[in-house]
Order: sequence, then C-alpha cells, then structure tokens
Amino acid sequence: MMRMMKMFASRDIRDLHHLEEEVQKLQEVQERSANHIALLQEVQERSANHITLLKEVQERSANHIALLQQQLANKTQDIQRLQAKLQSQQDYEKIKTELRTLRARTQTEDDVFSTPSDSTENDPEIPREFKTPEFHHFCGKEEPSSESKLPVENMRSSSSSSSSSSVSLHMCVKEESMSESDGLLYEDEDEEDEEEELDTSRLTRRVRETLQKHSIGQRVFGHFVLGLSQGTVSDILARPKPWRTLTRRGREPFLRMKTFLSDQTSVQTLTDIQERLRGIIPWVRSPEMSSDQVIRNILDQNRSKLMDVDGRCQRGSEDVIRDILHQAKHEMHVTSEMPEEVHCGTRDPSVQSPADFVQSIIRKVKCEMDEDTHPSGSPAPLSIITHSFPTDPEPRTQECIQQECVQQECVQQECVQQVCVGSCEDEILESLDLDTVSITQRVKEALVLNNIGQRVFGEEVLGLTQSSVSELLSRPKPWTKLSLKGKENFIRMHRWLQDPHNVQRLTKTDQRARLKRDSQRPSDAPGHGFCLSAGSGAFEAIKRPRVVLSAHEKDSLRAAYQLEPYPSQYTIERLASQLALQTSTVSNWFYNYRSRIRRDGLTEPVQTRTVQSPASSSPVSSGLVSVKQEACDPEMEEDTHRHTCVSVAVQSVTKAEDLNELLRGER
DNA sequence: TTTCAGTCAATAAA
DNA sequence: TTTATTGACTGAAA
Repeated sequence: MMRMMKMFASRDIRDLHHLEEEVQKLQEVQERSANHIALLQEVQERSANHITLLKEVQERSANHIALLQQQLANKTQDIQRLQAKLQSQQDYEKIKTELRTLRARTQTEDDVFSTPSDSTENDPEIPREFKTPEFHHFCGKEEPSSESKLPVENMRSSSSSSSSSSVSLHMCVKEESMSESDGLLYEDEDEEDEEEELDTSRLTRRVRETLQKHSIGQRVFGHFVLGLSQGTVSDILARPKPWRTLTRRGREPFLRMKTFLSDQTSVQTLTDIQERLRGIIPWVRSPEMSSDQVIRNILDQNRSKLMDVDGRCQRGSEDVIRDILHQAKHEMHVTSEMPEEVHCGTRDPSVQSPADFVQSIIRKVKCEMDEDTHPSGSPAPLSIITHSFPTDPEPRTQECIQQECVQQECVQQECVQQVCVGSCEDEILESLDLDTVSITQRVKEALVLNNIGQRVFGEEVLGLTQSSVSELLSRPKPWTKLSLKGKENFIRMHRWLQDPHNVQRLTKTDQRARLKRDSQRPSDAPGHGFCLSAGSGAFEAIKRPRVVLSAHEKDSLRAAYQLEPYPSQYTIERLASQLALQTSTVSNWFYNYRSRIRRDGLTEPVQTRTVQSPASSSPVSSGLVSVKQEACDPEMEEDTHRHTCVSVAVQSVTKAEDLNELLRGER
C-alpha cells in the first residue's frame, strides 16, 4: 500500500514538474507576444509621425509652389510693363536722335570734331591716321592732352567723300570730353539715364547683334565707342551687370552703347572704319600720291611696323621710333624729288611743304624719343638699361654712362651696344638664361641685410608696386617661362645686384622717402575713402569696396574648379547665382586661380602629382590638370614652394654665367 | 572672342 | 610698418 502510495506521489511530482515547465513556456510566449505588441505599437507610432511629416512637406511644397507661381506672375507683369515702357521709348529715341542731328547741324564745322581718346595711342590695331597729332589736326582740333581719357558721344563722317585726299580724312570720329569743361555736354542725358533704369542684358544683346550684323569687331567698337579694351568689351557684352549693381563709372559704357545704337550714323561710320581696317577699302588709293597721302603712307607703314614689332617681341619703343625716324627721313628724301604738282596736292593750309611737314613729324618723333630715353619717375625701357642703371636718382649724361662703362671694364663693348642697340637686343634676350630663383634669393638677402623695403626697391629699381615685388621675389618663374616683359624685371634685378653702389643708392632713397612720408602724414587724412582723379582735380566719392570671398565661397569655387576648370557661361552664372556673387567675380576667380596654379605649378616639378582629373575632356591638357591638384594649390605652404624652387635653381644655375659674360660685353 | 600674363590696389597677416 | 594675398583690370596672345 505504502509502495503504491509512493508510486502515485512520484508520478504526481513528475506531472507537477511538467506543469511547471509548461507554465514557464507559456510565460515566455506571453513575454514575447508582449514585446511584439510593443514593437508593433512603436512601428505604428513612427508611421504616424512619418505621415505627419509627409503631410507637412506636402503643405510646404504647395506653399512654395504657390509662392513661385506668384513670383512668376509678378515677373511676367514686370516684363510686360518693361516691354510697354520700351515701346513707348522707341518714339523717344527717335525724337532724341532727331534733336541730336538738329543740334549737330547748328554747330559750326569746328565743333563737329573733338579730341579722341588717349587710348588711341596705345592701340596698334587702329590706323595711325586716328592716332597721330596730324590726324587731330586734320580733324580741326589741337593735339589732345595725354592725360585726358575721352569718351565717345557720337560718331560722324565728314561731309565730303569725293575729295582726292586720303579717305581717312572722312573718318573722323566725334568725341567729347568727360573732363570738367566738357562734362556739361553729358549732363542732360546723364540725368535722364539716372532716372531711367537700363536693361543692360537687352542692351548688350542689341549691341552684339548690331556688331555681328555689320561685322564690326569688339576691338574697334571698344576703342571708338566705349574707350575700352577689347577684352573688357568682350566681358561686358558677355556678362553685363544689372543696372542697379553698377557704379556711375560702370554705367558709362552702357550709356554709350545706348547712344551708339540710337545713332545710325555711328554704326555706319564704325562699319566704314572696320572695312578699312580689314583692307576691303584701301587706305591709299591712287598710285600718284599727294603730299598728304605720302605722309599718311609713312604713318601707315609705321603703324604696320609698330604692330609687327609689338607682336614679335615687344621691342623697346626707342628702336621703333628710330625705325620710324629712318623711314620718315627716307620718305622725305623721296618726296622732295617729286614733281611740284604732286607736292601741291590737296593738303592742309597750315602745311608749308611736304618736306617741312615730314620734318615736323621727325621733330615730334625725336621729342617722343627723348621723352622715352629720359623718363621721369619710372625706370627706363629695357633697351636703355643696357647703358644705365635705372636706380639713378637723376637723369644721366653720356659722360656718366661712359664712366660706368669704365668701371665695369667694358667701354668698347658698351659702345658697340650703343650703336646696334636695336638689332643686338633681341638676340641678346633670346640667348639669355638667367637663374631667376638665385637672383630673387640674392635680392631678398640684400634687402633684408640692408633694411630696404620692397616698396622702395620696387619703385626705384623695377618700377613696380610693393605687391608686385612681393610676388616676384616669393614666386619667381623660371626664365624660360617668362615673357619678354617678365624677363625685364629679372634683368633689372641682376643689373642692380651687379651695381656696386646699389644698396647705398637705395638706402638714401629709402631715407628720403621716409622723410617725405613723415612730412606729408598730416595731409594724408582726407585721402580716406576718396581718391583724387588724375587730371581733373575732382574727388571721386564712389569707391567700390573690395570683394572678399568667404571660406565657404572659395571652397565652393575650388570644388567647381576640380569638376570644370574652364567653366561654361552657364556654369559661371549658376555658380554666381548660388553663391550670390557677380558673374564677373566668378569668372575673374577662375582666371586668377588658373593663372596662379600655373604660376605655382611651374616651380614645382618634383611634387607634381599626376591624378586623373574628371576635367580631362576639357580644353586644358591633362598635364596641366595634373598640376592643379592640392600639392600645387596657390595657397600652398611656403616650405614646399622653397623646396621646389631650389630644384629649379639647380637646373638653371649653370647658365647664369652666360649672362655675366654677356653683360660684360664679352659676347 | 576667350584666355593669359602682368600688374595694381585694397586688404589681411606678420 | 612691412609683406603677402587676392579680386580686378589691361593689353596681348591663342
């Protein structure tokens, strides 16, 4: 019995254990279910949040779309209003043109022509007829002041076109000065234009169309109408700034464009000029030239010569003038043998005879030559520094030059150089190979050792500003990469290093400059925020603040550069828009960045990293792109730069002796 | 017509 | 105060 009871008891215990295990399992299942429910609830909550967020985004998008639609509607209205305004102004333009024509008719013959811009003098593309004092003389005006920068208000050809005189006589362009005396002539129009906002994009588009239609080049347009260089014209036409962002000075070209477009005569005249420049209409027509034509022919040939010389090697002006002089003398001789009737062709009454006139040209050329030979306040042209040191505080006489020759033991050689200065110089420069790094190193040491500032050195020795000197000394380009103009600076530095009295001279100059600055200090105060405009004496109150790009903007531009080193117009505009910058600022940044990367990359052959650039398909070569990586960043560390400079120095140091030989006249 | 080389001037950095 | 940097400009070259 007992055994039976024990058996049952043990079975119950086993069952109990089973039950307990099952209960435990059930509890686990329950816990898991609870967790699942919690997770489900969480998911549900999150989904609800997402739905809410989506709804919010939807609402915002709807609002944004509504806003954009509203803006679009406003813009459309603005466009319509502007179009209507433009329509109404078309009549106004006609009236204005008529008034201008009427005004011009009432003016006397002398008032028709005025002095052209002094920029004419520097433009080799423009015929000499437009540049020379004789041209101004023919136009009925005195020789223009070299200081005045004159804009073009209008352009007209002279009344007679059938005269036997040179056709250039009929191509005079009327220009009116913006200087104090003539500025009033603009007053009315300026006031009108200040009230009226110009659509610069439309204006430039119209100008582009007109120029294209009449095959007028930007150079000619820029020169005669805007008084600007071709590069600037290209930039203005491609990227016109909005009217409101322009300063008074910046608006000037657009006002001139407007005037140009409104006057058909201007377009016609410019077309005529362009055709003559392209040779469609010859400058000299008759084989039997009159005296005036002979003179013009000389000038024209000289113009070609200047262009040729400038294009070839930018030779010193002295040589060119010498050639001109020679040519003029030769022509004078030929002309003096001409028959009398040719001499007495149609010419200006003030000209006594062709020979006299040519001699007057020679005199003027001589004067120009003298001015170039002894410039005041700036170092001499390259051809001159082979004879004298530019550090001289006073003009040097021939005796002084010869004395220096003795000091340098090269009297004979220098004399030979003086005789053949023009012809030898090109060869000399071509054969030279200076160690620019070594030169700048020595100059830097000399300046530091003698406590001479870059400013004084730049002004007295190189004719450059402090910033340019700083750049030259800290990042000298290899000699072979320099243009002729660039080489000039290193030759000057080399000459300065060779001058035994170089430091002495500069120290004196530095002391004088300091004293002068100290004495002038109290009067400097009004200069803040203003600058005195050259020649006019008037203060220019408007001073454009310098654009300083933020780190973020620079980063963005650098990133854009990595993708597209030569950005399209569209990219530039997009970048400008995204960064809230002007398109010109963006394009300038790209120009400068490319330029500075090239500059720094050139002195870093060792560390150049060849990285496959995404821009390999761009116009830039892959080799150049490889240079444009981080190691060659324009803002790279000075030490890295020095290291690379040294490697360049090692390469070129052996050739420095050549120059020594050359400058001693041993070649 | 666009891009480059050289330069200036304003400004930042030393 | 000097030097370095950099946006802008011009004339020339591509």
